[in-house]
Amino acid sequence: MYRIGELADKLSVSTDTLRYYEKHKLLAATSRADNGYRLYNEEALRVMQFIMRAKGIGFSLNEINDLLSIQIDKASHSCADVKSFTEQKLTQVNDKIAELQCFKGSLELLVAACCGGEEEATHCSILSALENVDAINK
Amino acid sequence: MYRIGELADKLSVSTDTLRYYEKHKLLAATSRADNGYRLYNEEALRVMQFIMRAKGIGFSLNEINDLLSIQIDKASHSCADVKSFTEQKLTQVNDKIAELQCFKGSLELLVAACCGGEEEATHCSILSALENVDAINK
DNA sequence: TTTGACCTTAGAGTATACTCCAAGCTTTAT
DNA sequence: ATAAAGCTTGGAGTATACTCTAAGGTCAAA
Repeated sequence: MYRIGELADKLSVSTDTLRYYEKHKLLAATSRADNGYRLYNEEALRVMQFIMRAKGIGFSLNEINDLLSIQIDKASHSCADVKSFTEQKLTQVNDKIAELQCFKGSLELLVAACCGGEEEATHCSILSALENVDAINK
Repeated sequence: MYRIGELADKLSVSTDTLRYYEKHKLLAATSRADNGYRLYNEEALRVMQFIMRAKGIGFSLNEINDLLSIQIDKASHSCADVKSFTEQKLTQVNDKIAELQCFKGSLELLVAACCGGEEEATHCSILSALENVDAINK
C-alpha cells in the first residue's frame, strides 16, 4: 500500500491532485490507515494510470468519469457505446482544430501584411485590419 | 448616442457583456445620461467592433486590452511591436493545434481499432488501450 | 395611473482542473 | 525533547468570459 505522497511521486502528480480526484469521485483511496492517512493499492495505481492516459488523449475529467463507469461495469456496455463516446470526442477535437485553424489563417494574413518595421504604428496594417471590416475577411 | 440596449442589439451582444467589458477596462461608456444610463457614441461602436474582430481572430480579452493600449497610442509603438505581438499569438495557436492534433491522432487510432459491435465491452480495444501503456503510443 | 420595457448596482454562479492555505495531528530522526 | 516531513480537513484562490439574480430607479404608452 502506498501513502498519498508515495503514489504522487510514483506518478509525478501532486498530492493535491489525488485529493482533488477523490473529491470528484474519480479515484477514492483504497482504505485509510488507523491514523487517517489515505492508503492506495496497485489497483488504485492502475486506475490513476488509466485516468492519466485518458487525459493525455484529451478527455476531460467529467468524460473520464463516464469512461471509468463503463470500465468498471463493462458487461453493461457495448463496444458500440465506447466507440461512439470516443467518436464524439474526436468530433469535438476536430471542431476545435477547425476553429483554431481559422484563427491561424487570419493571424497569418495579418503577419504577412505587416511590414514589422521600427516606424510608428500609425499606419500599421494589423491595426487597420482590426479597425476595418474589409481588411480581414478579404 | 446609443443606450446600452441599443448598442447591444446593433452588435448582437448582451448588455451584460458590455457592462463586463466596462468593468474590465476594455470599453467605458462615452458618458452617462442624467438618469445614470450609459451612453455610447459612434467611436465606442467602432471600439467594440475592434474588440469583436480581435476576439474572432482568437485574441483573449487580456490580449485585446494590450492591443487597445497600442491602438490608442500608436505613436509610441512600432509596427514591429504589433507584428511580434501577433506572431506570439500565432505561435500559441500553432502549439494548441499541435496538441489537439496529437489528441486527434490517438482518438483516431482508438476508433479505428474498436469493432464498435453490440457485444459486451469486456474486451473492448479502446478500454484495453487505456488500461495498458503499450496499446496507445505504439 | 399603472404596466411593461429598460436601466442601475453589487455580487453570486458556471465551467475546468487544479493549487494553495491555515490549523492541526502523526511519525521519524536527531 | 524537538524539529522536520508528512498527513488530515475545509475552504479560498486562479484563469477566462461571461451570465444571472436581486432590489430598485426611469420612462413611454395605454
